[in-house]
Amino acid sequence: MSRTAGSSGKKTQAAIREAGLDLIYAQGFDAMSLRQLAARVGLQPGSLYNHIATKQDLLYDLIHNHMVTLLERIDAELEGIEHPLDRLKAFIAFHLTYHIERKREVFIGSAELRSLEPRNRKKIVALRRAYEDRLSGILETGVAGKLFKIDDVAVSAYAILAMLTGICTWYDPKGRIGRRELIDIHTRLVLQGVLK
Amino acid sequence: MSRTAGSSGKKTQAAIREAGLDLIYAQGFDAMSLRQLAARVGLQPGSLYNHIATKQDLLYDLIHNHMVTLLERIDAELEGIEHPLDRLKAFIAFHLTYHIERKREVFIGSAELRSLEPRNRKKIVALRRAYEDRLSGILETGVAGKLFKIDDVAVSAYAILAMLTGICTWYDPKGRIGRRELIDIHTRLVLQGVLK
DNA sequence: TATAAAAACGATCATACGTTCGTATCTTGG
DNA sequence: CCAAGATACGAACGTATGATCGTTTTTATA
Repeated sequence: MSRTAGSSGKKTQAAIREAGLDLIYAQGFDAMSLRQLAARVGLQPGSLYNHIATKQDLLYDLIHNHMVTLLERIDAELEGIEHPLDRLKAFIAFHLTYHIERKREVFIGSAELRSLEPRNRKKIVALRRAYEDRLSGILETGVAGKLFKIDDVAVSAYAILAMLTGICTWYDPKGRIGRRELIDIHTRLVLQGVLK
Repeated sequence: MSRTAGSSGKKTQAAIREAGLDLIYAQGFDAMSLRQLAARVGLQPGSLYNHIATKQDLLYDLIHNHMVTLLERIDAELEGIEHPLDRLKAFIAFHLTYHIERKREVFIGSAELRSLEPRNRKKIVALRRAYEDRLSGILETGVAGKLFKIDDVAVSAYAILAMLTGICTWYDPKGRIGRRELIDIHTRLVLQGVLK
């Protein structure tokens, strides 16, 4: 046998990424075998290597992709908003929305950080740091403008991020609580903790 | 060869648990091999089976132990405290302290939940639920007593827990911020978000 | 339309894994 | 002080894994 009719690199690549997200999210990176992945995509195990360099590379690609998108979108979201309070609100709303929509990516991006080789991990951590800086930047501006009262900006930024990211572990879009309501609750929680 | 001079079941068992915590925390459960674990303890791989039933059993033991201790200690901590505000403060202080001290256990207890067999996972999730209920119980009492103003107790409890637990990923006991300071910052953040 | 590149197959490799087992030695309770 | 149980060794097992390779067929370029 050999190349299958109708096979296209783009499609297969996308299918591999999609199946990879699913499997890694459900079982973890180490627990997912390339044979499982290949079966899901409808390929023989060896054929995966026409599309990925190594298993490690697939993981890095998935996470890197996610982080770059996250940064691009938050910057697009904050563009043109000046007032620190509005920027903070926009950050909260975006963060929650994105984390609901890309649950798998977010989870993998934090849970499987340690499965990355040191070199790869460093790059991802730098991107994550850049994202965190978007929030602490807003907080600092707000403090400087005497809008916010914050004991420790760095710690508060971590605390807020942890709180917002936490929804990934329990939130069900089809459940009792709507997206708008979720954002409102969290916005109020954060603002009360931060406003002067 | 055979039994080594000075070998004692209690000691080996403890060494296995300690090394297991270290390795699973650093590499993840799947990534840790029993050969690695045995080497760390100073044993041949097969000898581990004098002390553990299976690899899965070791993981369950570690997590179960952690959860039971967590519950015992929060109950001891809250004992005798009546006022909801004081109870909330006590919860925050305890949670942070415990999560600093038992960083590895806490991390494993959440990150490796999915590595547990369904039967085991169910038991752990029930214990975690019980712990969460300690917090939401306090919040509810506070709302009933018109001390707290909370949009949604369940969501807020999750949000607060996520925020407090988040320190595990970044806090360094030897760093810039002391334990007392950490507790103060978080207490203020939570209380401002919750008080009427 | 000829030709190079892309994509898939199927077999296979070396390795690492969790676990079992027979045996030998140490520790301890009666 | 001796017998029974506990503890460890070292070899081995079957299996699963990530990865490679030669080959074949399809797609796309020029």
